[in-house]
Amino acid sequence: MFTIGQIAARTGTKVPTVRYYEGIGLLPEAERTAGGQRRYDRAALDRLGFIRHARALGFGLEDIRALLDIEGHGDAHAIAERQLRDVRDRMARLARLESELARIVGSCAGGGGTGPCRVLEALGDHDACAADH
Amino acid sequence: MFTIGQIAARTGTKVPTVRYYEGIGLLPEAERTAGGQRRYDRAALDRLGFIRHARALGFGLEDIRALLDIEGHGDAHAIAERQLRDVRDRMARLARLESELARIVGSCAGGGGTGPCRVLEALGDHDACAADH
DNA sequence: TATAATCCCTCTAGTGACTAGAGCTTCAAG
DNA sequence: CTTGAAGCTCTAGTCACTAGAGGGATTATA
Ligand SMILES: [Zn+2]
Ligand SMILES: [Zn+2]
Ligand SMILES: [Zn+2]
Ligand SMILES: [Zn+2]
Repeated sequence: MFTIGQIAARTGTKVPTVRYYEGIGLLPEAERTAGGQRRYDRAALDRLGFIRHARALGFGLEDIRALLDIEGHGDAHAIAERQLRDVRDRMARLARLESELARIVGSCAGGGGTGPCRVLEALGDHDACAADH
Repeated sequence: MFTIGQIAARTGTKVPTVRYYEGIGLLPEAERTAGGQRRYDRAALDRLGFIRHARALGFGLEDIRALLDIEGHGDAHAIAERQLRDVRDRMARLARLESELARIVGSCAGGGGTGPCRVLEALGDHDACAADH
């Protein structure tokens, strides 16, 4: 049996987060000692590990709930594919952002340059942007 | 003079968002009609336009507040450079995520394949991941 | 057995950047 | 003058936690 601090440490979670997961029903209610403290078995540890790994891969808690609820096959593949599409969308949007920002920052030479800073001006001027955002 | 609906429409903002910006002090308090409705001049419209453009470029509201407060030069360049670094960091993290997700989704043939779905299993197995996350 | 250090408990509230809704008032056009 | 659109304030909800207050439990050592 593990204390909440132990499963938190083993999965790289903060203690209040573990309680939060229990509160929203992602983790089952833990057993308690006579004094009211939570104690966990290996199954709970593994479940928390799964949750944290899926979080690290960018899944939202509702997706994770769905993944954990799956008995047979069915939805897991679709959820993962959707997540992959989401990540790729975000990458594309970030790439457009990055190119505008790089242009804006590059529009003046920086603190030590000769002229005044053009950054503020460039930030206000969407007409100079190439992509939509 | 513009109504709140007009400056919202012109800047691609929702009306409650404009009121929210006023509430947190990003927009100055608008003039009011005798009946208490907000009226805006061109300066307010431009300021809102700047805010929305900076938001679209990923700046947080506190950064935007700092940008708007700048009288002379100084900080604008540094804020923009930091934002650019942030965006590049996020791109790198997303790229690592994408490669893990692509591997996981690719680990089974999909709904129509022959074997059972490996996605759920792969999601739980961080040891198979190449990058840290 | 006493005490101290470390952990754990519940509960509330705050984060960022809005968004939704209830219930009401004002404005502008016809 | 009536009507309908748009405006008003206020509260609460979103997501995934995180911080803090004020207390209780457990464990190791003396
Ligand atoms: Zn500059
Ligand atoms: Zn732009
Ligand atoms: Zn599959
Ligand atoms: Zn992993």
